[in-house]
Amino acid sequence: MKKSELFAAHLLDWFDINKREMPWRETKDPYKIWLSEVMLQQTQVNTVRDYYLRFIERFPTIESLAGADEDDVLKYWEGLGYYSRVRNFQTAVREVEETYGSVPADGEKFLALKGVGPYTRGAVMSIAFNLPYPAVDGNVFRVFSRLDDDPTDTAKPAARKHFEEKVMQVMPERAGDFNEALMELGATVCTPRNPICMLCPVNEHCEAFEAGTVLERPVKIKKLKRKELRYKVMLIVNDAGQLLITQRPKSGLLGGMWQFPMFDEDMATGDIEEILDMKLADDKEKFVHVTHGFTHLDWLLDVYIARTTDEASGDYRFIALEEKEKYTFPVSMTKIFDHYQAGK
DNA sequence: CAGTCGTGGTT
DNA sequence: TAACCAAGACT
Repeated sequence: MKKSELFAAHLLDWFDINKREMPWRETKDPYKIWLSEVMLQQTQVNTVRDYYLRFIERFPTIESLAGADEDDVLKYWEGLGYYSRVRNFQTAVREVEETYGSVPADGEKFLALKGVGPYTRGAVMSIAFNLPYPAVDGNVFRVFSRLDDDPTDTAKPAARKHFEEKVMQVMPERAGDFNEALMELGATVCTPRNPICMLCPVNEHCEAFEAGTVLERPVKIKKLKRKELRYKVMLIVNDAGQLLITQRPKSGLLGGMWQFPMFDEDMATGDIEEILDMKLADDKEKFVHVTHGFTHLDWLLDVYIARTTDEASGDYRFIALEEKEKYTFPVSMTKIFDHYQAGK
């Protein structure tokens, strides 16, 4: 027996014994299976159960749903969320009734229907007709990224195709049961936070289990919203025409680089004078607004020009424009230099 | 490709 | 507790 066959056999043996009771598993009616798969999109089994039973009692057949009033149908979806699902489903069911008469046992035709994507095609085609299509959902991402200790970023759309190919490499004769078994394993054993590896029927096939990287899989790089941070930047000029700068802390963002004094956008001039230990004039004049984006945040800098006759003290020092090459400045400060020199 | 679409449960 | 996640698809 090949390795891939052994994996599928172990998983199916486990599924035959441990699969949970679900109303839609009591039928092979393609319409009912289809409905359950649409309801299960981004929605947990326990939430779906009651909705499924109510819906299927009210609209038990393709004909009954196709002929139903849209608002009446929507009422049976109320509270489930993602309401375009049910509108698309009824649209698709009507097309099935008119065009095919019944759910087509054809992956391409089925995929073309409204609201049917790669997952729903795979699930319905394999469960209702035992056609060998992959049904890759969040569970399957997780299970296979662990099985192969695969670092693929599952947040990217391209990852789906990658894992569909992996599924097809081990797809056995019982396509529908296999797809369900993968999802069932992911939902009950190979869970995100607290996987029960010791009870996993395929842990002997799992590279992440062997490597101890189970909790590091799947890799999902979060698209973090860039936060906006607003600062008041003081461009302080002394009698010699020099500019006041200071050095950032050695660690952290732009560690050790030099910059013009930066303060919270709300800080009063009096407080700034106290921190710098110098008297400022002309500080009301806003010089320029500069923005600079980092990977994870955006700086919004309001630059003010001020003059002083005092000496620099503490961590601050005055430098002439010609001296700026001796210091390292981040691009945001270079932008300010450029504005200053252009305005002179 | 990145945003958007709902709601409920978990850590 | 503020993310994170859940049997995704559409624009």
